[in-house]
Amino acid sequence: MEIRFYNSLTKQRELFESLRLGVVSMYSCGPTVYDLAHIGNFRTFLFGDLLRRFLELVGYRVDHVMNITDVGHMTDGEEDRMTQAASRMKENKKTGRVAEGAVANPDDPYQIAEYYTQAFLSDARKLGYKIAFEYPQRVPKATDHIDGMQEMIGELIKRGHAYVAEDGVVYYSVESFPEYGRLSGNTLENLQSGAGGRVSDENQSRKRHPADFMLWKPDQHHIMKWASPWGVGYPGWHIECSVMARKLLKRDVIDIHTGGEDLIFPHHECEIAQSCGVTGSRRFANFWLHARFLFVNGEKMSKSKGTFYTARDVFEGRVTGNPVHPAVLRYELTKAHYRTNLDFSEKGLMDSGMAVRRLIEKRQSLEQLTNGQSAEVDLTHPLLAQFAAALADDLNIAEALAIVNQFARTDHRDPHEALGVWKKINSVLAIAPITEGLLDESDSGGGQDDAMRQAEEWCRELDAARRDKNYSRADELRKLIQDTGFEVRTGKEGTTIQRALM
RNA sequence: GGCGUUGUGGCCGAAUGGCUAGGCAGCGGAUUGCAAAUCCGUCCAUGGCGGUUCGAUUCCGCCCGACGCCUCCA
Repeated sequence: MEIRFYNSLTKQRELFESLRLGVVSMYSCGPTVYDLAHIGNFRTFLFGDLLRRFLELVGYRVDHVMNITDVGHMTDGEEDRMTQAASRMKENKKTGRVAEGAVANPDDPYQIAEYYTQAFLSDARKLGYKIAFEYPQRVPKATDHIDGMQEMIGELIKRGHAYVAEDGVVYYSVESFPEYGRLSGNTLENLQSGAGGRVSDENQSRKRHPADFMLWKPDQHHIMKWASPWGVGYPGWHIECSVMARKLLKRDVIDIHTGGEDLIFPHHECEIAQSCGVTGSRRFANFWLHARFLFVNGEKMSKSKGTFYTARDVFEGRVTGNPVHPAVLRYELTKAHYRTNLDFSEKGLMDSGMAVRRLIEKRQSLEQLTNGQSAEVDLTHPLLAQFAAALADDLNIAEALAIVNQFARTDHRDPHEALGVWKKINSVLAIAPITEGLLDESDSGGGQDDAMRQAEEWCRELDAARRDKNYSRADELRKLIQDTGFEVRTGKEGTTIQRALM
């Protein structure tokens, strides 16, 4: 099968071929853990997940790594992000947003990082993000790789790509790397002219070139600091990815690197400079795939406008007024092509809810017809071939979903085969159920069994009331069941319920 | 200013040099005590102006609009 992806590095669709037969090495830029991840973050992460699942569908083994950035990097003129997180955490504990015992000492950045790491992993697992189930093996933390960073910085100095400035800061010399700017379409001249303003002149004058970026900063007062040949301090914010990608993927050149579009410059541009500088390879990643931003109601998410939603805001009903099943959010965040600005809205979420319900019920009806016995199918099956071909075209998810929808409304001559097809499709979409093969689905409804039993009881009462033509009682009971969070259906065999998805 | 993306029906969102996915919503009907779900049917589109062509939404040119990055940011 011919797979084509839009490669940010060459700015065109290219035929994808892995460097090694049957194996794809892939690195995704992961979350920073000084706050909860928001739905925009997850849009990007789930795009990476979709990409990985597609590659697995067509037969690759995907060696996937995603980092956790737990070093709180300095922002010019402001507090360190970990310091900011600490004061936020104290505030949240006061207001009860964060449970009292959750973080014993908010002034310990490692505790803050641990708290948000676990929060991230929990949300990510609910959303079926595969790599979150591979923590910690494939999900390294930056603070565990400080030694590796120092090694790489030392190597870069040795090779003439980095230098120690008079203030003791180690900078990467962009002029030493002719390819610098290729990914972002920048030239050193452009960068130079655009560099005025924000960055203090005093700082700039110590660099050889205004675009030179920091690799190590000696700073005794930083909240997180480590000893190094260049003094006690902390690493620059690009070096961790170069180091961890190489260490965990065990390759100088990897197949795919993913991230949000905003990371193209400077983050990924700098990663390329560092990695190629140290390995001498022409490329760091063969393919760079970037997801565009998620919008909310047509605009970039904004804290001041109250459109800054975390995943758990959605799950817990703070966005729509009702709890939303993770499968619905996953569908909503992955249903649009990754290189378009997906617009998140309540209506979109509702649409996704309907779509997900239909797909879940399709799965259930196939399970019933077959007693769960599915036939083995492979990509030669015409429907799967179409599905895979759609995704092979730069992850054309909309066309793939069109195919799935057609499938969902077909009556199948061979339900065993249909279930087999469905399982393959679901291995990519991960919707019905969302964590198939990853964890026990019943976990997601934890603690609600009593509510389920109660609702079932009401169903029998409702049936009795209908038999007696006591319709006011029947309507009352239906209302009651719905308010408990279930959808009510009246069929020939009596009343049945489904847990509401949103 | 530089680099890049994008403009399809009420909404989301594909595809294509001629026969124009899919979903949601709407409308009509079947079903129903009512409702939900389901099923059947149905309305609605290619930003503007030129050009190439027998024929363009698709190719070319210009114009208009939207968006991102260039600075911490998925």
